[in-house]
Amino acid sequence: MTKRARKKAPSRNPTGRPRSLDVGNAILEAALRLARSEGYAGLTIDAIAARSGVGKPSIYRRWSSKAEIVTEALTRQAERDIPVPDTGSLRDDLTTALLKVARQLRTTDGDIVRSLFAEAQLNEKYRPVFQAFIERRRRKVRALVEAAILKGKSKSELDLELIVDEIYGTLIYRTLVGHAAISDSFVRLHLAHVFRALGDAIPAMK
Amino acid sequence: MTKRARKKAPSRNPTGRPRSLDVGNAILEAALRLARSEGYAGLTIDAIAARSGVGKPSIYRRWSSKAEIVTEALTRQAERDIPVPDTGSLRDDLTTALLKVARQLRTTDGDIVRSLFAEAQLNEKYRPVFQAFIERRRRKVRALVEAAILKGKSKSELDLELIVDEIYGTLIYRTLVGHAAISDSFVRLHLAHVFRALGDAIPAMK
Amino acid sequence: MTKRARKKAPSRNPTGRPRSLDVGNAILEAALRLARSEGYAGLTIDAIAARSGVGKPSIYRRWSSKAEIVTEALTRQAERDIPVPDTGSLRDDLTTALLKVARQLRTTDGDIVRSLFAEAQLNEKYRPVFQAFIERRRRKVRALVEAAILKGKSKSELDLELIVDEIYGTLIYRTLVGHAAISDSFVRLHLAHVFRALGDAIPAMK
Amino acid sequence: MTKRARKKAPSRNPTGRPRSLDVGNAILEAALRLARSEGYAGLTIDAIAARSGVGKPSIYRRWSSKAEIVTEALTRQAERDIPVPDTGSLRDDLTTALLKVARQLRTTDGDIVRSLFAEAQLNEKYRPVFQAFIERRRRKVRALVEAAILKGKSKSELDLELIVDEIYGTLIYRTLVGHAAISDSFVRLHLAHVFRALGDAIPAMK
DNA sequence: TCATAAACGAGACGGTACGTCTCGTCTTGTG
DNA sequence: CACAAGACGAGACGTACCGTCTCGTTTATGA
Repeated sequence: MTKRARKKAPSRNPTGRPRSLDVGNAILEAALRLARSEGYAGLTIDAIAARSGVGKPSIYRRWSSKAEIVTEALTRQAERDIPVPDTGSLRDDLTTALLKVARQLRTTDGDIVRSLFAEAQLNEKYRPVFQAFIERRRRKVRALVEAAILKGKSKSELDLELIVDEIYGTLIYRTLVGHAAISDSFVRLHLAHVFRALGDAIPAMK
Repeated sequence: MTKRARKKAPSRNPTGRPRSLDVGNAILEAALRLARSEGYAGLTIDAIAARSGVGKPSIYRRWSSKAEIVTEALTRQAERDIPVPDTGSLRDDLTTALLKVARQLRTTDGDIVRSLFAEAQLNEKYRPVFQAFIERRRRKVRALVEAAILKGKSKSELDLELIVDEIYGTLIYRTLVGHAAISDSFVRLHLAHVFRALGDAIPAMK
Repeated sequence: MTKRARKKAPSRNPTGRPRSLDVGNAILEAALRLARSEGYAGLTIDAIAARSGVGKPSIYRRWSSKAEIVTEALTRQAERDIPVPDTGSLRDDLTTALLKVARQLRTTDGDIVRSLFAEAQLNEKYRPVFQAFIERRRRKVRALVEAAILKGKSKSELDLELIVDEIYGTLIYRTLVGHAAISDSFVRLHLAHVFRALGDAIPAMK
Repeated sequence: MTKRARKKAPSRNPTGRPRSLDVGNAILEAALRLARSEGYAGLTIDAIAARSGVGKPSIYRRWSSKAEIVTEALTRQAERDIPVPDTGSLRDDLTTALLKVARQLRTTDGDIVRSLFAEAQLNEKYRPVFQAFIERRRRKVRALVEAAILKGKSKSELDLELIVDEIYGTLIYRTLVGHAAISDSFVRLHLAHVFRALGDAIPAMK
């Protein structure tokens, strides 16, 4: 995700000893383990280095901050997850997907994601990495909505990005403010609103 | 907002020199000025002390963190703002209010608010202060929606908090991720979705 | 010796909390103890901080490098030494003084002094501090020689600095190169040469 | 910078690729050049490798530290110097030789020699290499003094090593402390003292 | 009225993490 | 199998802030 964070030249013809995959994996594993046990705020580069048995320069050779490390660790893990099945029903698929998101937000990893949102506000350099991380998740939802729209009629009236913002935004906002729980019923009710707002344009939603 | 951050006893019999109001004001002013010029992330307690000509203990006597200081500074400023007039039309009032929010989010103060969202994730102790800060803003929107619902019929069907989350969440989410601008048209389109979703329950919305 | 190493202003009217003498003493003591046990090369600022129970900034507030710390520690200790008695005989006094120097050079502290000579070559900033440290020792020998000369006749012919260089230089050179021991007989033989070279000018030498 | 001629025919000895002489020379040249331009303290093995176009392992295969590299570079250069002619007069020859030493100490190479004295104090492993480097220089002076003594009578009374220490020590000591310049007149005055001290034993000195 | 107790500006304090640097070794691919 | 390139583990460096603690001084009561 963030390879060669501080290389002077792109060097498409690399010479010298190549970076060890094991080192990178050890860093990612240690970072995620520590983030879960100590909390993201309590995570330090020094601790990652100590836990993974790696020198700090080997970490900084690959990533610029703990935020980037954790982001890549979460991304890799997400790749190993079983994807949400496509049943053809937007209503069902979207509900399944968003309930899964809500469930994750309630776990320790949810706290980590909250912290990544935080880092993205404080660390200008990290922002694009974070946006890529978020975009990866938006893509899935966007694809679902897009497929449903293609079956409908008045697609031109819909702002896909806005819809994705609405679907995700409500969950994330409540998570970040923390004034109420992200319960399954909350998710379902929210999706009911979304469906009602888009109902006219998307027949496959019934 | 957060007076007497670390007093052991309420001390109903205060002797000795009372706290100077000027000191508190000088701190708030310096903090806000610095947050705007250097960015919230670059703001430090040391800098606030130096800029305001105040000793650090005088700061910690009043607040626990820079987040709390900035929060109070923003709150005081918001109190000086002219409130949104209540025209009786939810559609108009809500649009006016949310456009104003969007406009603020686009300014430097919007960056500061983003940072406060960040702090609330990283600093457990600050969270309740932040929630009070947010609640203050939610209250206005909630009041508008509530008033409209009272004129309608099926109020029991509606989850007021969810609606407020939906209205605010979409804006905040897009602001925090930063993948697209918080334009006025974005706000209007979003509100159109909200109105459509609630249209049946709220007659005043037509 | 090297107070306020990195102050922005001299500030002859100091306000704020004054520096604790205990802290400085603890640093000096820990540094000297560690230099003796681990060797100067193995000495680190981190270790001094840990051993003395002091934060690193408190060290850097006072000194710029471990060389300066050790120099002051040695200087303070030298001040506690019983001075060489002035018997009036240059020959006796100088022999007593130089034998004492030789004896010190053979101890662990001699190794430390060697290392300070090293630092003075590598660290430009430390050089003046080191020169003051050396000057302090030269002063004693210079005073002895000067007193003897005053009793003699042709004082104008003598270069005092040269003589001190010759007296000290031979010992230090042999110490630094390490090709032979700094034995008492070596010192006496060397002084015999010095006396012979100066014999005509200094009658009190007999 | 790659001056590695491939003209060498592979030896019939099948024990792999022989070390290239050019590599060693390139290292020595780069080290000396860098030591002169950046100062010895600023010299690093990495920089030598980069400048000479050589891999670090190729450096460590030949030398153990930058001190050893620089020592060999200076030694090789000294071999190319024209030797001091032997006129038969100790006084003249010694003066010529020592003035030459003083002159070198005043140059950039003098700074490097100072740094080698430093390394010898800090790096135990380097010490014998340094002593050999110094012995090489002492040998010349010792030979001069020894030859003069052979012409005299009471040779048994003289400690040759002490005399060499005295001759060199005064210069080196003043160089290392840096409290005064190593001027020609300083050297001549110093030698005058040496000659006076030894005058009785060495007739050729008159 | 004046003693007193807290607040005040200044800045030192113990901590902690940072990101960089250099070391000497190890691991590639190339010739 | 020596070479150039450069990644590696290790660990010290000097800095930046943190939140607390002294200092000596100022100031508004309440005894």
